[in-house]
Amino acid sequence: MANRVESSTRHYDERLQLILKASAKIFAEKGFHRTSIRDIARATGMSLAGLYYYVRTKEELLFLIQEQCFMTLLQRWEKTADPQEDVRTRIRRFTENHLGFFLHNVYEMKVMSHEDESLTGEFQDKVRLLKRRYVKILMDLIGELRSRNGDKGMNVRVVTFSLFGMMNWIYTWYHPKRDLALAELIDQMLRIYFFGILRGAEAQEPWFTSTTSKAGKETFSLWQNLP
Amino acid sequence: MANRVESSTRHYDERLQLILKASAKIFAEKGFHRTSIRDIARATGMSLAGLYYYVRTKEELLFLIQEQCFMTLLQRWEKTADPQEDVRTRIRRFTENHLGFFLHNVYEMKVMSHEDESLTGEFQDKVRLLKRRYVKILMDLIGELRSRNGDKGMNVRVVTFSLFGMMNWIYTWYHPKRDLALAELIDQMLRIYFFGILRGAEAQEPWFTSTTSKAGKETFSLWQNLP
Amino acid sequence: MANRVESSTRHYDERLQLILKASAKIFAEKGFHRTSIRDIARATGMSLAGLYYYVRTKEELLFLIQEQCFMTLLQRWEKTADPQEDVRTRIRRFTENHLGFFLHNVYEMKVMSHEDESLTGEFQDKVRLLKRRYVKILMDLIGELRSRNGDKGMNVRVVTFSLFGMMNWIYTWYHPKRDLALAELIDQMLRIYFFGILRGAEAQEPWFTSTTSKAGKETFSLWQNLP
Amino acid sequence: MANRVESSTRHYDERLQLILKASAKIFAEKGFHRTSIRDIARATGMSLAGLYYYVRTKEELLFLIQEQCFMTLLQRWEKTADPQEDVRTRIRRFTENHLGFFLHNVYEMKVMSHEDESLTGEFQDKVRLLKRRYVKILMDLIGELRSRNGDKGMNVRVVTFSLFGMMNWIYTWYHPKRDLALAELIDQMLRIYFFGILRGAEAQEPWFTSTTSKAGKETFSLWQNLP
DNA sequence: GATGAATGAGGATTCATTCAT
DNA sequence: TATGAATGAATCCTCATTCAT
Repeated sequence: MANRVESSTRHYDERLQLILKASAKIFAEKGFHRTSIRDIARATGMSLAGLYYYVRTKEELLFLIQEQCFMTLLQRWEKTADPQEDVRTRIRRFTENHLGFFLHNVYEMKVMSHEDESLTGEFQDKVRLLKRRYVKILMDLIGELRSRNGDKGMNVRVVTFSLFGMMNWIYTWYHPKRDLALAELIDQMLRIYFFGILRGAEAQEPWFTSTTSKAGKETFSLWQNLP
Repeated sequence: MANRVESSTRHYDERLQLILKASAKIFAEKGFHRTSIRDIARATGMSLAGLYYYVRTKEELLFLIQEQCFMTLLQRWEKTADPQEDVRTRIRRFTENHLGFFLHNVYEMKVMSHEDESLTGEFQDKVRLLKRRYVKILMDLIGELRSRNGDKGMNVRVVTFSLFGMMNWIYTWYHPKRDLALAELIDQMLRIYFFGILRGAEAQEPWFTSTTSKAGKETFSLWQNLP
Repeated sequence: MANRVESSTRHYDERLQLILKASAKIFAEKGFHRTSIRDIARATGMSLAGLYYYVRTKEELLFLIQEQCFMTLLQRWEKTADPQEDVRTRIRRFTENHLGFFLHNVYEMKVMSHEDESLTGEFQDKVRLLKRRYVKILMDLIGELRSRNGDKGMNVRVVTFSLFGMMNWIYTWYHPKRDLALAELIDQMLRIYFFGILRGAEAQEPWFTSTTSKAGKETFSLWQNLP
Repeated sequence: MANRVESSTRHYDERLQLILKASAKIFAEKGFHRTSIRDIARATGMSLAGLYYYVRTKEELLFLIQEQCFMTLLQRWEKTADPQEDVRTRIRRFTENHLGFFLHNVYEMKVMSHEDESLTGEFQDKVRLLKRRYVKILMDLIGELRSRNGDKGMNVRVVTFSLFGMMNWIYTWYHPKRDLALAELIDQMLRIYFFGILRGAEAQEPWFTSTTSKAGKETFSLWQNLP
């Protein structure tokens, strides 16, 4: 009996995950409002009405995608984060986490970056909460860095969102075949962010590059088997 | 007669500009696909059918907004750009141009950043061309900087789009009342971009700050009277 | 100009009245929930979308029908009512008004009697208000009659709604060809209501029958040209 | 074995009765067409598909309710009716039977009165037959009364359906807490029906009131344990 | 220049019902 | 007996667009 319920639930969950994956892809390609439930039905091979067994509205589809992404990002971060480490290293870890996830889940990246305002009501509220939690992590790191440096000249919000901007904009221009591989992309972005374009190229501090090649690569590979 | 036609044309143009302004606002607030022509009619005080005297389709509305923005950005750039100046200064000028325009035309900024993919067919082609021209300006500047520095370590596309990312992401988080004023915002962003967050605070090179207060402020004010 | 607006408005109003008439008929025949907007479109010869130029929702259609009926009933009553008259005569007038309207507008009668609970929200509230006003008229007459008779034995609500029940139930059984004509129907119903079935037949008081033949007939004919 | 089948059958019947009770309640509250099978599933705690073990279609649900009600009304009438009694007394008995059942089964009352036309095809035919049989009982009593009185002035259909109207309309206005108790309600309605509102209050004929308090109360209590 | 009236196409959602288990 | 999963058909409604005036 327990077995039956369990397998039944598993079937339900698996189907739902497939639907979410397919939806993310189409949302990414056509935009949330332009994709019709029919598009999703077609892509999943289900009937229109069949979808409604798994989801109450089209909006819920988007919600689930966004929620799941934020949850994953947050969980992975909590596993990765090591308070013992240097602030700079922790910022780098955060970046690796963020970009690692996104570049392994490009459709979701686009949906997260682009359909931020497509949710309404309670769905919106819930996602906003998660997002705020997530943003706060980086903002706190920045704050810590700033106070440690005794530097009052830089505005925390500007510094924080500049990094998010660099990262989240990627979906608009990045082509895997044309552009740098993930590890290098992260490396260069962080170089710019930490040292600027004028001096970034010279930056050869040991802590900076070594991370990427060791722990970093491990971190990335985590993403490969995500839902 | 000619007179009459002329004033008639002027009236036509003025009306169209008003329509575009109103449209940009609503597109920014609700997104292109979610705003109906009815919304625009309501906002402009015109009748539904009346709008179609000025514009053939809803898409044309978006097209005109984007085209006009790019044209303005390009024109202003051409007026501002001085090949005699240092590459770094020219990059700064470009940034000032871009952000100056956008922060004086917030709705358009959002529409440009967010509704990039909402056009189709010929409209899309035309805007893409303009966009490519515009992006190429910065990319060329970056290329020049890189070759001048003899620096082969940094990928031009990454460097270019990192700046665009920082700038174009602003529409997602910037609140005039809460955040830095325009001049400071530009200053800090460029500081990060040029020197990085680790050393940006120390950057006090004369060329860097003085620009903002002199030529910079003039440049910004240009935007104030834009369509 | 004024002319144009006026005739334009007239066109709109005429169309709307036609739509309401057609809707009432179909609502009466199939019930509100079973009739689709398509049915109404077909019946009016308009397109589906065309209907929405006149009405925002299917529910508004029902609302307008009910509102209009109550408004008419109330207005006619106010014109007819003469406070100088005997209470009994006024009750008779009320009955004539009610049945006269309904038997000249059978579809509306059914819709009023049967789709009373099909409205929701504000529509419901508004109609309820009208209905309460309307019911109160009869209830007050009954109250007056009772106190004049010094009769405390009869419950006002029972007495009032017994008459409404008799009248509003007509839509379930009345067939013009098979049953009594309007004037006689009213006559017999009032006879039962006033004197009961045991003695109603004997009731030949002058005020009772004469009314019907004189003022009564005039009252009825009023309904013949209603919307 | 027989035992098992029997208990199985009993179980089946009990379940079905529960389903019908629940359905009647929801049909009464939301109307037949607005209630979905899902609503009924929810109310009964069964699964959607589970219901279909007991009933072939939603319409059958309504059919069974109406059929059962008419069957009960007819059976109870046959047990109650005493041809020896006065016609008037028999009419009173009929009324007591009708209202007694309805006021002890309010949801069914509403469904019977309101969803009369919601059935189609064979279901409709069957219920119509029962209904005709039922109506004929009262109509025959009225005919008998009329011929006994030598009264040709009153139309039998009008007289019959006036009583049904008074009774069946109750569901639209009756609130147990606000209005008269069952026995009094019946008493007053019959008073109106027999003697009219003008003289009904004076009617104190012994047969009239005494019935209610004796046999009447017994009759009512019969309904208390109905399905 | 401007608009009232109208429409075809398409969109999200609901629902009664089925069927393998 | 009972249910999880699925579906075809239908429903209300919106929208961009048109056209006679």
